[in-house]
Amino acid sequence: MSRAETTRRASRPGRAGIRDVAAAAGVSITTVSDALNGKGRLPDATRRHVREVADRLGYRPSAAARTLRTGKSGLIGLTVTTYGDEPFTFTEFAYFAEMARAATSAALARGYALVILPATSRHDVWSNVALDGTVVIDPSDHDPVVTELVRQGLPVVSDGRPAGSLPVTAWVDNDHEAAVLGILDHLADAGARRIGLLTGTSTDTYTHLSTTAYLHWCERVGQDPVYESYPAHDPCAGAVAADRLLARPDRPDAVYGLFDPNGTDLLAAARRYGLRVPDDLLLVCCSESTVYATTEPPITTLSLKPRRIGTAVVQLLIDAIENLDSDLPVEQVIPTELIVRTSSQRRPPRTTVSPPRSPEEG
Amino acid sequence: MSRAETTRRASRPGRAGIRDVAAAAGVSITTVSDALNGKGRLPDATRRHVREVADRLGYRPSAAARTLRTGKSGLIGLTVTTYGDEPFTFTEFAYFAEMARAATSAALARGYALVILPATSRHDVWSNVALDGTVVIDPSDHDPVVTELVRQGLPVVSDGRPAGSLPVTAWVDNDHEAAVLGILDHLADAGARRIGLLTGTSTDTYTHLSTTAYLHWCERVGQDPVYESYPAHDPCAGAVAADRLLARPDRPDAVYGLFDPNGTDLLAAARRYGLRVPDDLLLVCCSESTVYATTEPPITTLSLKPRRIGTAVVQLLIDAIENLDSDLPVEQVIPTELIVRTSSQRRPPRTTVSPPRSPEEG
DNA sequence: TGACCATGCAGAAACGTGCCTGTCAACGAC
DNA sequence: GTCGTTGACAGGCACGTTTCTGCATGGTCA
Repeated sequence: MSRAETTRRASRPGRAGIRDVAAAAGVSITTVSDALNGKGRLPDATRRHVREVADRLGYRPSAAARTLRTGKSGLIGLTVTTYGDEPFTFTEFAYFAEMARAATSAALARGYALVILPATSRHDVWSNVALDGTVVIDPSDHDPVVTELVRQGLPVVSDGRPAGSLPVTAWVDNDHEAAVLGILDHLADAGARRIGLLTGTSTDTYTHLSTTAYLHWCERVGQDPVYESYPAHDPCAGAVAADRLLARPDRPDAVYGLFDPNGTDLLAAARRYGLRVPDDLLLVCCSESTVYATTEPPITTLSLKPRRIGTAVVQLLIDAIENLDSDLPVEQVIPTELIVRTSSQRRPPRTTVSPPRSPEEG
Repeated sequence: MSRAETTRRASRPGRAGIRDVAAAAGVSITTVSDALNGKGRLPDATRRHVREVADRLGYRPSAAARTLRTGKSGLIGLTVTTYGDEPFTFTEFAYFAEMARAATSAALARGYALVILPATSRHDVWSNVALDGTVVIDPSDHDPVVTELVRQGLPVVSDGRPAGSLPVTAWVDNDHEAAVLGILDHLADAGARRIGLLTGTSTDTYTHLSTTAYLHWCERVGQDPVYESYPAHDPCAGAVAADRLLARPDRPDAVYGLFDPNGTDLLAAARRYGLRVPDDLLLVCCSESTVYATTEPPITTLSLKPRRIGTAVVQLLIDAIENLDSDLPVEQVIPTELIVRTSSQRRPPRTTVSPPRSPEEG
């Protein structure tokens, strides 16, 4: 048995190559490639014939060979900065899930697939996958992964305004200052006299911008800041911090929590101290979770619109990849949405959550 | 300018190839490849020299070329059957997020990366990425994607026992029958006389097995089945179905909900009908969400242990990829965990007002 | 009728690696 | 002195595409 024959057998028993199709169709490799890719100038008869033979043989072009030849893999990296070994953070489950879902959908609609990659700069994994570009969620200052990627000439789009002078291709973010100010005004309008904040100890942009906006607002209206910080990546610390905030001698009569689980944590803490919501305590938290629509009482939430962010990030990245130098701004701000429910209204004008059927009076 | 020179310039301005390293180090391409991959027989001096030159040039081997040559891409597909255009379903957010996180970690630890792919058989995306294998979550009966993948000779491991004779390489699942029977016994022990079920209309294995286990249990203990079905993919339909279940003339005094949001939906419905939990209504639902630890009252949940499932699925898949024909069973059953809280206990053993405590670990 | 052009296809050069084979020198054993 | 052996490298093929170039053929027009 000749060597060529051996390697031909060993390649893939079930997979047919382009030259098998060419042989079976009685044409050349070029004709097969052109027929299947819609290139070249071929009569429809040949095109149909080749397509039919390829279908019959179950031909699937090798993605690796195509990538090597064209330089495009159709793969987009998706990475999240983490506080541990996990590939994405715990406290942002609903946000991350919705954002990733939207990003995946948007990518697939344009023929790309998403690869989940760790934020650590482990070269062995990053260099083993051919990427056309990368989406980075909440990049830290001077992120080594980002700088390495742009050094390789790959476009990088970040969810979250990059801190420092991180050389990203584009970024998408909410206007966090405006969101916080809007919530504080909303709570003040509802009658709050002393508004507290439940915030984080980490140094990411979201936490930083939101906290400073709160401090500025306090300074403007002449209120002493009342806030508690905790490590947001720790799922247990939130409940403790919520309890601490309501145990203070200068207990606030309204609280805004920056992170998803703060709503239930604050609600539980309020119950422990006998505080009625919203009568004794107004509550708002930033969350994408739908459970806050059916809690007792329903809790007002701020949505960062992760679906729109995920879609926008991917669109910007693919535009950069395909060099559609669109005149779209490379910085895109997505508006937030305040979903007002009972917990932030002293006098609920009407039931915001209509029951599915005519309820009996409890 | 010659053609060769043109294409050489056009390849990648910033990227150095293996032959650039060879030229800079004064050795051949083979020596560079052997030195960097630890193959061949080279003196340590040469090996170190080549490594140093490669680092200095910022050399990163082309993943596409390596994949083409070796036939291994280091990529694992991750796909979920869906009920719409979205890449993964809405009602299983927490489960999917945790499972995907564990799967990503396990894959990265072994040098693989995960690619999110749609369950639709759109060849243009699937064939554009070179996969070494695929993880399929909840494959439907006679899934066309799975059969196509195994036809190509790729290993496929499913989360969820495959229905029918789906030719997967291996699968991991919980013992859903035992889990449901355990919950029903638990509720009966707590004093339930008529246990209702909130289930789904779809035909996936989880829903099917759980529902038939419920029916068998009812038959065994001589209780008339009381259940409502709804399309689980519709986030609004759950609340309606929960309301419907509690509005029945044969209203159950205990309910098990098969899906994640059922807990809050049932709790809200109970409040509308003036039912106290757990005094008038015992509640259990299947969920991975941590919010049920702090609801009023805390709700007993069944955890399917998505982290262990995600890890096991990836380990089995990579074992199959690397042909470590381990004598591990290709069918692996992960035990579930019932996290008993106030909602399923008639006589709470201790005070319901509990200090903030650390949430259960998954 | 020859020049010219559009059509329909084939040949072959890359893309960047991994690895098999081969060469050359040194060296000890007979 | 020759021969097998071993170390240390170089040459070159193959992976499976895409695509540039080129070569026939047949029709059209000056």
